[in-house]
Amino acid sequence: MDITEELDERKVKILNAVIQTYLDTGEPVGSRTISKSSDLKLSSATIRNEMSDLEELGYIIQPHTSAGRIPSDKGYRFYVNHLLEEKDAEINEIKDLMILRTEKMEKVLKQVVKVLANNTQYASIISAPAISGNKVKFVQLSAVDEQHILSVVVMEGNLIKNKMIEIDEPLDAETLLKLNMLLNTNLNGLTVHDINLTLIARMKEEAGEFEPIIENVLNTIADTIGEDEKIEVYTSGATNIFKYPELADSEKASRFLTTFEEKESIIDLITEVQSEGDATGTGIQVYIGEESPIAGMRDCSVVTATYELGEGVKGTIGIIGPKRMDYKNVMSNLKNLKRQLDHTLKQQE
Amino acid sequence: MDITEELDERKVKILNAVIQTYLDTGEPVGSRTISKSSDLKLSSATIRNEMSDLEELGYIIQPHTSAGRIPSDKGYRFYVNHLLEEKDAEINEIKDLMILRTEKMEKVLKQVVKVLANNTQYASIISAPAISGNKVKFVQLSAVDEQHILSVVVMEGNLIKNKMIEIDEPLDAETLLKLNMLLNTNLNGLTVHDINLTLIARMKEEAGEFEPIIENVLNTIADTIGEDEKIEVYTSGATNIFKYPELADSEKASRFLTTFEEKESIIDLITEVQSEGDATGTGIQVYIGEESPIAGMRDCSVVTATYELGEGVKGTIGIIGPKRMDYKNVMSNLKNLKRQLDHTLKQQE
DNA sequence: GTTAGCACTCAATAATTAAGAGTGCTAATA
DNA sequence: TATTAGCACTCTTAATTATTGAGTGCTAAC
Repeated sequence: MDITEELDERKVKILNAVIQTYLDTGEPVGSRTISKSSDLKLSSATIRNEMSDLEELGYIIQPHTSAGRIPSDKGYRFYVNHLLEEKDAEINEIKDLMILRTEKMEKVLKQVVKVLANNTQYASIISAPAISGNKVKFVQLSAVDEQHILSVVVMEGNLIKNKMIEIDEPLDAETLLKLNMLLNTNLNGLTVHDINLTLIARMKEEAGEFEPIIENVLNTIADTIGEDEKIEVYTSGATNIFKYPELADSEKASRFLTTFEEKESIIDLITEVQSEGDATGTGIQVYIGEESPIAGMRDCSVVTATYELGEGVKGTIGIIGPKRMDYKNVMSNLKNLKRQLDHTLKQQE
Repeated sequence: MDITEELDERKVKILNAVIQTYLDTGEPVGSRTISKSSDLKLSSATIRNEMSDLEELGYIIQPHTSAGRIPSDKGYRFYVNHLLEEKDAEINEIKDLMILRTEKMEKVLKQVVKVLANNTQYASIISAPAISGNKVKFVQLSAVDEQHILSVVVMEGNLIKNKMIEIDEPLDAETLLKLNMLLNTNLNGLTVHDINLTLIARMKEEAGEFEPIIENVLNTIADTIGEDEKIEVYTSGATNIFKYPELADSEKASRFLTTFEEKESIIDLITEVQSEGDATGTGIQVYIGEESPIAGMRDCSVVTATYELGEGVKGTIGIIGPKRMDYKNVMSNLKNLKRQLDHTLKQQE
């Protein structure tokens, strides 16, 4: 698949011209168009011969006998790997990402994904950072009223979790203080996975008569943190596909949008992405057509970037669009966003 | 618009038959169909005459000269107001709505709206309860580390809000305690609107050298609570419109889905709904076609219910579907859901 | 190796036709 | 007087048939 291997310079130029033109117009491109538009001084007949070769090599396809050519998945792949020059896009800034309060975080992610969809005009997705490896920083129980105490857990990165716990009879201030100390001494610096049975047993023992409360709190902590194991995904701009005629007929649109609404398969994609490397060496992954792991999106291309807010705290951001998407713009957008998200944590530590 | 006014019994029967049939098939219905299917023993010619009258009266419409009739908005309206019999649908239960923690709340709402979309097979929306009139129940500041204190505000109905506040220099435990007392004594039982300048001035004075912190906390509270002034809306099942051919061509679908994705106009709808009464006397509002306040949804009908979790804490739940929707099923579903949501708070108090 | 020229192919569009559902009207009927 | 049968007419939908034109592949000349 190397440039020099099977394509001479002229073929590469022609292939590039075909793809570029197709990205613009969305119509199959013919030999005459290339002959006129490109800087190669060649007649359409010559181009035709070359295009015939390129088709034989699998880079372009003829949708039917007497039509121009469109890029094949292989063609796009070549384009992405070899022909794409980076472009440094201006992109709307993201502010205030500093504090990882879940609620806040969610708003920020919604905002980011909206900006991305807006910038690229493609359907966009972002997954919330998975925090399973994250450490407990601070725990506090407070008496709210006679039947309720509130547990607040702050994780590394200032992610905050609350839970209301029902109790049978009121706790006095002293007991509460004791419990708080007990919790903080034992849990501080631990991840959810570290909270094992031995520890729980020991804490229960120390708690004495308040054992049920400790148990409740620990469950609560495990629960609330565990909740985030299932990845949250936010999306925006799904309806942009109507802007691309090749995807806009109602059958395809229906399939696409339904897949998009059911977020499960997107989560699959996201997790797959996170575990894979990237071929381009830019921190960006590109799936073209059939390469995509999601069945409902075989007519599309998917471009994703994985951002990392800290050890084990990873999320993915990506866009889904027609194969003839503006890869250049998309990739620089994602790169930028990735940089910003990556940078965010540094600022905070 | 009363039954006896302009429609005799037979006309009503025929109108009913037309609408019922149209709801089933989605095709214009002709005189012969009615003649055969209904229990009236009349020939198609007679039916034709009656239908001609019904058209003149505005209850049904002929899409073109030689087609059957379809219900007009007025026809649907008549159907909804007079012909619809209630049906008590079984509906999946909703559990665990007890605690209004924002995060939790959100998950519950997402769940509810999904269930609704699933039950009805129409696009569904639900708005989170607006809490602006809600009272402060409990405030707590905790030192998390040297640069951060965490403010936790619990509102009536156990809605919890957190905010991390940055500070320049550490606070000792005693000061924190003092501040906590100050905050709780002054704010307890107040709504956001009650926190006025006079009160703020007095609290600042009492706070002495810690005035900046109090200010920060108060702003925080106002901010965090104020955030909810803009109504959150959750949606599900938007892609169901592809199930209804009359809405599924890509232009209409695009318009609809785009409106649906931009939640702004839905919020308009929701707020409008909350301020209006309902004509049916069932706590359910029905907008048919042009009656809808949303331009992008003039081809649809909208059915909504307002639920109330307590004084001033209101939300709206609704579905959007084709005009020929199964009003009976939708309305009973909404009614049920409304009851469950209404009931929820009682359980909690 | 490149190019001009030409016959051929095939999708897309438009035009034509055919079928059928449904109406409105009239005249006959109970 | 209300109902019905019958028939001509309308208009959509689907199917069929040109028409067009972009684009190719091939051949022969440069």
